[in-house]
Amino acid sequence: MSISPKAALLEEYALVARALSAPARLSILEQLAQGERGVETIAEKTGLTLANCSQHLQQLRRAALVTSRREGKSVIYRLTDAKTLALMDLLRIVAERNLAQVERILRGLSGGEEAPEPVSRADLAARLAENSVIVLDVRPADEYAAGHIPGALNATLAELEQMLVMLPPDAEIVAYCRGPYCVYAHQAVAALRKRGLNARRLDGGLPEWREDGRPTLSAPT
Amino acid sequence: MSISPKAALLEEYALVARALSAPARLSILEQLAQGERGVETIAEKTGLTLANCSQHLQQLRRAALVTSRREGKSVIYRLTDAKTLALMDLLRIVAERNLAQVERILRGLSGGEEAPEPVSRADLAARLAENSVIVLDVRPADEYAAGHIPGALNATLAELEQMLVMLPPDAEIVAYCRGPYCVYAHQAVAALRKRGLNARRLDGGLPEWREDGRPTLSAPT
DNA sequence: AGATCATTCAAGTGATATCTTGAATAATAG
DNA sequence: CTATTATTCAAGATATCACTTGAATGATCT
Repeated sequence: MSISPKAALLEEYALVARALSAPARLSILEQLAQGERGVETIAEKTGLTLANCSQHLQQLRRAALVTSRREGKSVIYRLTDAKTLALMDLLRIVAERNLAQVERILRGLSGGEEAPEPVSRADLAARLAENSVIVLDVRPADEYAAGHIPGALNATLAELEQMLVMLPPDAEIVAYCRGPYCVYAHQAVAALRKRGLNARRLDGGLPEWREDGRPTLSAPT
Repeated sequence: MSISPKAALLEEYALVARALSAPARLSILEQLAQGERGVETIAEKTGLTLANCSQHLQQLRRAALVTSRREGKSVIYRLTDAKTLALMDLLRIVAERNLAQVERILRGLSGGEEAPEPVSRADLAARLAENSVIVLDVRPADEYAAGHIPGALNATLAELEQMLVMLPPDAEIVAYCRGPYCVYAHQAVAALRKRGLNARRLDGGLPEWREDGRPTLSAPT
């Protein structure tokens, strides 16, 4: 009851960090970075059971990283603001710059090959304007439908094989997915490069693209 | 053994967040933000036992938030880079903006009064140049000795009482301490304003001042 | 080499966290 | 009002974490 104000403050800051300290919750946040979602959708996408997912969401809410609103029977969650995204991003940057383990995993994703530098979002926007690049959205079809970079083709990793024949062999390809936490684009680029195609990853994913204020397109349902 | 690369990545990111999720470790990081320190010093300043402190430091090192080097018999720890500081700062900003509990604690520190806006570091630098402000360093004497803003007076909260009489009653006073995690400056400003003095807090503390590339002075021992 | 000092390791305990299961609550539809 | 659907709550099992204590390591000094 009578802890010092200083300790109380640190406890609150730690609460926010603790909310980010479980892989399951980071996975949820990555989903929410795509856009607001209902509990069941999040549970499906992350592979968590419903009750478990709900409990994680409440921890995130307690830490003020997400907010929720009721909409009919459903409760819709979303990231509180861009600061949440910034926090996730910084977490990733620190991990990638300094943890050898992360580098090993990322290298494994590219099949041991050295992965090329990602394309910046400004670059991609410029290249899109002059139509000199093929953009590949490597996310599940429903997420593509909910919003994607205008002009992007959609293909999951499994579908990539069939897609290969449609791609001009000398085309420059830029792949993106959910964002920096997502490995789809890494894997797609590795698969394409293995086939000799000139593929690179976009820096960031759709949430970052949107955060930049760049246009997205949602497919007609 | 055969978890997906995606899960492995999230686990690594979560490791970094977990390192920030204990108040004791945030306290250690705040100390290290002042400058590099040996284990025993950190343990004393944070009130942790030596063994416990050592274990926390190792967790921070595993998360790559701090690094260490040997110097004779001692092991000196320090923040890996400015990213660690940025992460702590963002954590605090999210907590302060969105957690009602934090606001309540901070309000309690200012004795219920509305605290004035902090002074920006650029402002303080300008005011220092024209000598129109009194700067108060509200940290323990040893930390003041290790480096402080040139021209700053040093007084702990307990010593403030005696200092009061020396301060011209119409002077503008700017107080700072270890940084945003530290409550000394909050408390000092509250105490001074209660006496009718024109006191404000510096935005950030010495680590942020230094991070800006501004000069500091260490007292002759 | 032996003594000393700073730090780390190892084992044990109590508290917390995650996940599961099954029941309880809220809002809507019939 | 009752049934239905979406979400949350509550209780329990297992694992992990924070802290303590006492011993072990590593680098210096005599």
